[in-house]
Amino acid sequence: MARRKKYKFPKTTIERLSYYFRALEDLSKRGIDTVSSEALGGKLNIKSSQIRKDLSYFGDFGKRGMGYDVKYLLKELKYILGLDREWAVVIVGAGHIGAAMANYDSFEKRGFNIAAIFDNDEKKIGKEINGTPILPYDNIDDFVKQNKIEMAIIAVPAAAAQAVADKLVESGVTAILNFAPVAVQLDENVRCLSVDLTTKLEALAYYMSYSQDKLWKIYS
Amino acid sequence: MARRKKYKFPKTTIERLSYYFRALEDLSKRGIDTVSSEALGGKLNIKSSQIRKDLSYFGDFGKRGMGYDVKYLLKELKYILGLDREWAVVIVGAGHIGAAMANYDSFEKRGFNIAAIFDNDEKKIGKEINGTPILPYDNIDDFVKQNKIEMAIIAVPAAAAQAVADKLVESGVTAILNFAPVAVQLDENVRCLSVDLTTKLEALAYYMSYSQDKLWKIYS
DNA sequence: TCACCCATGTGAAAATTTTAACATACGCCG
DNA sequence: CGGCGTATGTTAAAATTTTCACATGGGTGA
Repeated sequence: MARRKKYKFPKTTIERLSYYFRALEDLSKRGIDTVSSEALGGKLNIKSSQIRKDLSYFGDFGKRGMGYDVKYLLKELKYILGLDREWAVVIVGAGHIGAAMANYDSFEKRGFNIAAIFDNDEKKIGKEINGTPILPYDNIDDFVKQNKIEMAIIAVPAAAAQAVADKLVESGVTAILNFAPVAVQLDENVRCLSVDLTTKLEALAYYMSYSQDKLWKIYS
Repeated sequence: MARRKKYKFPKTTIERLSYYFRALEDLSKRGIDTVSSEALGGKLNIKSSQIRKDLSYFGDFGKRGMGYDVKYLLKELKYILGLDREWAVVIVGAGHIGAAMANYDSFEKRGFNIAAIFDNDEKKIGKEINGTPILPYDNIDDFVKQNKIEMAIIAVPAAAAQAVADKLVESGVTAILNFAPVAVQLDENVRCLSVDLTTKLEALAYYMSYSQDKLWKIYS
């Protein structure tokens, strides 16, 4: 088990660590060696004390008076986030969202290898998206087992999502990123996160309707 | 200003209202007239007391001993979320994510009308995606002004996102949904939410690496 | 070597959010 | 028409998360 000082910390810390990671990558790319929590926070609209506390849950990564060594912190965050290894992923659904995910090259860069895309549309099967083959949905069980796939991205219509999720879990998948706009019910040892695209627009619509409410936690 | 009982409530309430809205739509479609907070919570993995509290910030929508009238609550939520009107939206970037957004029919259903897609790739300009024209990026300023566009979806590479956001805001856009993996700096009266696709996979990777940590707030 | 500057790491306080518990009100049924 | 079962709306407590404030320790330069 990786480095960890405390056994309890906010759920939101993990999400922020991802943001720190990306901001640090950017700094590194620009040849910046050292950064203070103040400077990093300015870049991300996050308070410096928040950053220091988040990092403090996992270790002492900074040098007092100096700040954080960008490359070193990147290495540590990579380790903490589980990005120091490769993850085998499948996409279910070769529609527009599935295709967009297959074309999203940042995934590969982070160690998420899209092994295959599954669909049951005869016209799509046999083709490729961004070099990844589209295979028949009926073969998904064997494929997941044989290739020891751990993660799946669900990009099918809402009505099909639960059945797809069940099948994936039965085959051995233990983490799911769900784009279908529906609440999937799963065993609690399966990790599932949803990305809901309309929800975000709805939140914007709300905040525009009530202009006195300030938008929060933007990180963006 | 729409109905509101209290002037302060959790930021997360708005997001949950969207989930309630969608679950209620599903119930309505299936001919169910009435639902209790307990039943709705079971569908969404949210505690019934949370639902009652969320709704209580905005009004008294239920009947004691009976639960909530599905159609009535839908109508109220629609109003609260600002979905009782049409929103004019543009997409910037006709890449895979932009295209997926343009093809995402749920947007139209919710009143988000995609008026145009902007790109500066000559090969794409003049074409259509799902009936929406792709226009030259250079025309975006005039278009936004003439069509009174209020919302924009940014689906361009990270390096271009800030400049695009600035231009949009200058033209009059006041709400942005940002898919570029970068923190955009904006005036505080502009609403901006980000959807970060790698962040979600990274969170999954983290939770798979530390199997003792349960995943939270799934709603899915 | 020592004094000074600076930014971290942290403990405690403040703020926010969730959960529990229950009094209240509605409708049904006898 | 009155009692009973039920599920709301709300108040208070618990839990969580953020922010503040500052003691601590590393580096630098005289």
